[in-house]
Amino acid sequence: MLKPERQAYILHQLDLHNKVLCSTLSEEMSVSEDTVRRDLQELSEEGRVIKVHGGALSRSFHFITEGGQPIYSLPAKRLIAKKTAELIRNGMVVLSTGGTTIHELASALPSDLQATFITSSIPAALAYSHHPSIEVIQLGDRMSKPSKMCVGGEVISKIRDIRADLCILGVNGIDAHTGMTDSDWEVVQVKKAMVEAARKTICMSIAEKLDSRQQFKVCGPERIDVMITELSSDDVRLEPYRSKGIIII
Amino acid sequence: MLKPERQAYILHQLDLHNKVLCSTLSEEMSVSEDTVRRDLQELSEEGRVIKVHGGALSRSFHFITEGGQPIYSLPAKRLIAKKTAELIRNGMVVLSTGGTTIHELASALPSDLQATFITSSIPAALAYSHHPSIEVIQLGDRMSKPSKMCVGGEVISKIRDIRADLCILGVNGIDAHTGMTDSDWEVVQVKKAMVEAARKTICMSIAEKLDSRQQFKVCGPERIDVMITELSSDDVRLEPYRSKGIIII
DNA sequence: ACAAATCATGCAGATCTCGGCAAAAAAATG
DNA sequence: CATTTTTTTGCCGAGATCTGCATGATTTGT
Repeated sequence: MLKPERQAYILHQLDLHNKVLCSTLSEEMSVSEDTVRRDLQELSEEGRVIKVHGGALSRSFHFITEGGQPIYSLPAKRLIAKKTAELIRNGMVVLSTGGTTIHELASALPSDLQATFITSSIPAALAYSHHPSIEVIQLGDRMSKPSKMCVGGEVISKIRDIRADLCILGVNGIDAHTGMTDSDWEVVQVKKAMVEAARKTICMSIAEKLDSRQQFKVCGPERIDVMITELSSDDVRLEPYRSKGIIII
Repeated sequence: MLKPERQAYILHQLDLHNKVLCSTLSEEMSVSEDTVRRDLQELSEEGRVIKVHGGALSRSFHFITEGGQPIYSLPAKRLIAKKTAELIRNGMVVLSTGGTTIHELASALPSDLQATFITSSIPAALAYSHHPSIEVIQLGDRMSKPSKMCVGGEVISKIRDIRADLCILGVNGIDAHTGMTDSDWEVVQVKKAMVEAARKTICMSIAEKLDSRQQFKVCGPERIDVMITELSSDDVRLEPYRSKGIIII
């Protein structure tokens, strides 16, 4: 295998899976790991991949987080994503919003999952698109710059035409009394429509955001079916939510 | 074996396998490797193959063409983007596809530009969204994984409802006889609709892609109004296009 | 804090490239 | 037809590149 061939292969794999390991690449291309590492090094110098210990990451994956700060509570979000991924079964239709947690969810999905993900968030669609087998549907409309998602009547009327199995929301604010809240009015409209259109609503929240409230209400606690945090499910901080009938995972 | 014979054989092999090695070619044609190398050298100078250490790769194997000389092609794309940006005026409605050149275009837009960009490509939407004042409209539908853009009837019917001022296309293949071509059928459908929906069609192409052809036709040369490359507008390679009535910038 | 995995580095052997050179072949010329 | 000129081809050697291995250093997970 020629060098540029190998590098093309690496980039291709990266497009598909968002990450590659030196060890698997070495095996797949039957060259030594040193060679793989040198290829990765080169690609990294050209700025085409992000090299990390053990392999490399896709640049487009990180590009999305570039706008904001690096994800700091990453381990927490990884854990949340892992728990959430286990709830998704083959054949499901899932509505999803954006957010960094959703990002982790996208990479935590088992690679043989066959499901349909519908989202109005551009980064979320990109994240899901790296998965080999799930189908991604982007809801299009005018794009809201700060949230990088499509908002407006078009999106909402499209959502109303959908009967989804799950609605997975990253939360902005949540408390046991008011329920889920957000700071952008237009985003809230979309989230509300999503909750209405799904049989079950799952909200993912890092502990930090518990018991905080924003200006606009998405839905009350009675509409939330499952809540997923990085905490152990019997953590005392989750008690108020459990008592409202929300399943805590 | 005569020289033109050998070169034809090389190109044929390249069509079949996407790669050739000096060593095997030398054996197959029973000439010295030096001769093969010289043939490859010549073909490479004509731009018909991509020469690499140990052999050559097909030009349609375009993973390489992008990464082969990132230092070279990036400035080229920057230049193209700059030229293109100058054509966009305040108030315009612009249809655009995706591609790395589009990416550069997004950052080359003057920051006080007020215009509407409509696209079905997810990365393009994301790129445009960094601009402070332009409005971005995402066309949503099922997402095509390899091209990272939305394709399908929904997108196409939405495009048909639009009367845009410009349609800016990144090029996959273009030649003066057939016009613009692409390798993905569904992407072609979207591009075709975009060309139909816009008053003027602009295509951006790096010189490397000139005179190459893919499987599916987007539009003939008569539908292309403006072509933008990194070459000087009087470059001889552009003559065939100019003679078809395309404005070269 | 420890063991395992991964990394950077230098080195050696193999392979590839490039330029020059000369023989052979082909083409042009008288 | 003979001779010159040009092109093509093969070969050689210096230098460059590529790859795998060995060696410590570094990082990671438990």
